[in-house]
Amino acid sequence: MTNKEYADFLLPGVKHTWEEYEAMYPERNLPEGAIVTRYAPSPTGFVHIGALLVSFLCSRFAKQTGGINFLRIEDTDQERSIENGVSSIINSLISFGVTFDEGPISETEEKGSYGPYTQTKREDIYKAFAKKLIEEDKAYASFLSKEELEEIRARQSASKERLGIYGRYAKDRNLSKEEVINRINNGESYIIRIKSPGNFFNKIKVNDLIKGTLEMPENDIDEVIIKSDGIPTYHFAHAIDDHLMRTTHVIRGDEWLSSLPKHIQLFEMLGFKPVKYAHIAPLTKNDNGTIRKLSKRKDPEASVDYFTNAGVPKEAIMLYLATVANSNFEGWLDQNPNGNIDDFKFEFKKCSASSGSLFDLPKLYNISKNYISRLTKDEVYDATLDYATKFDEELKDVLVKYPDYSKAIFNIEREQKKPRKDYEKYSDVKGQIWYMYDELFTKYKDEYGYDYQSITDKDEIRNIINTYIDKYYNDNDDKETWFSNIQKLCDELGYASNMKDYKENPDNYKGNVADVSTVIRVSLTTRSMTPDLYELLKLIGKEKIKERFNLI
RNA sequence: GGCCCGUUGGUGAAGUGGUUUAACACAUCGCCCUCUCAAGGCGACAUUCAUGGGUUCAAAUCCCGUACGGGUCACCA
Repeated sequence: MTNKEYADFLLPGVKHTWEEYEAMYPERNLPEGAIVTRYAPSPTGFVHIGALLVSFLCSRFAKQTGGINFLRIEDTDQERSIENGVSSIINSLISFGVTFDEGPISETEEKGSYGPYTQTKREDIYKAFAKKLIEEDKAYASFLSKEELEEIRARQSASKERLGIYGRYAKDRNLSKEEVINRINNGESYIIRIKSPGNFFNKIKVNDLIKGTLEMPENDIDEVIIKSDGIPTYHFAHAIDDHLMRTTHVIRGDEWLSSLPKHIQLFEMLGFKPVKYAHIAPLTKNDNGTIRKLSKRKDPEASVDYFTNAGVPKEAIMLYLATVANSNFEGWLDQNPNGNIDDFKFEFKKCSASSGSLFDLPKLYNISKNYISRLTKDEVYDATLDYATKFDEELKDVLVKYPDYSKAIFNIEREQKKPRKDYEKYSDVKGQIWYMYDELFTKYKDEYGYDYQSITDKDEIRNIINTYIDKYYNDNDDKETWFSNIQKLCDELGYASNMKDYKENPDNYKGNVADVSTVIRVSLTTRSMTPDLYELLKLIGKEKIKERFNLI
């Protein structure tokens, strides 16, 4: 029996040869320096914040160099797949501005000519290349059962040896063809492993675009390439797919760093041109003193949905991730406050080579606050409405009912050089402006209570607001007139109309202009801390101000 | 346990042998401004770069050891 026939026997029913597949996926015709990369998730439907970072970098690097970023679904482990997992990942990533030039575009369709982009649809391809290795005597059938494997592992750890199937533990390595054929004909199940040519005591130099040149031992483990169900392992699929899809750069999380020798060896055995690697450090958190990777299972904030549900703008999340990815991004944004994130040039060299960055929530909120402050009133209105539609019916109702009024509220101290910065997230909005809407004011005023500060005497309060509304307030006053009227009110009632006078002779006055303003402010809104009082009064208007004052 | 990577302030970090009395940003604290708040302005916050040695006229930067942290060792990805 020839090697070819033997390979056919081990992996029967393969439709094409590896040469045919090579011909089907020619080299890409792209400009010099173009990066072809990919994002390759399992279809779990879950988008981890770290995964968003990696996929974002993939799309940026491809776009920056005139290259290609494609999406590949790694569904070789059935247990990880969930229904509609693919479309939910795609939709989520796209909503964050990550773009794909090729790959699945829905549960069933895909675009691009290097597909299929879903690994379970590529079974024939993997087998064709596995057959190549078998023919060349670089791979073999292994019958090691789960029990045997466990036994080997137990023995190895007892004698403090390295774990794995290598050297003398690779006992099916030299089985004769006849014996293999016999055992298979007897119904024994088998898998395909490589015949690793490596020597653990040889060091190889591997290059990582972020971490630099690393020295690692050669792989000598007879890694599984085809599982008993005929589906390839990640390692094998990675080599085949990234070669055939003509990937130039693999950008992935650094948990893969230690399998690099394996991957490099696989490329060599297959005769593939090596790809370049960039391993991204994980986002971590401090969990009671231990620093660990953000975990999908333990940490709700590992999911990007956590932040969008909390009302953090997606754009702000991306700005934060960009500052984590390349720390010079922040300085660039400072120089180009209106710059688009897509105009920044990311560099591998600027990515952190450390073993992880602590996820910094206050920093995210700071970025988010600044981002929202730069938005126009219309943008804030739209975004808040969008948020409220999903999470706050009551807020949604008033926003929809009073669009122009709402925009006027959002416009207070906005759209100017140094805009007001009081929203960290859209979920903050309601807490800051509910009192501007009669519906919400009536509902919540008693719940929160009137927050009078230094002046709490009811008669005095009534005296101040009544005098004010009757004699000193006009909707049409400009801001200067408005304030000078407040000062006149102070003079009339015995309060200091400017703070300096008050500080010099506090005993000459009942209080000061700040106290008086606070009475007006609280009587109008119940709150002692609000945006500019002049703007609030003007928006609410004299008639309604009177109504509110009458409630006191 | 083996292998690999990493270690600059509360946080992210700049820094690749002399121009570093260690940039910038967040957080914190103080002062100023101010009708409240949010801001804004100014200032404080690492005499030192995990640690011990070495190389050098000179080290956060180069070399070696140690400690600590992280990752990884599946028919998971």
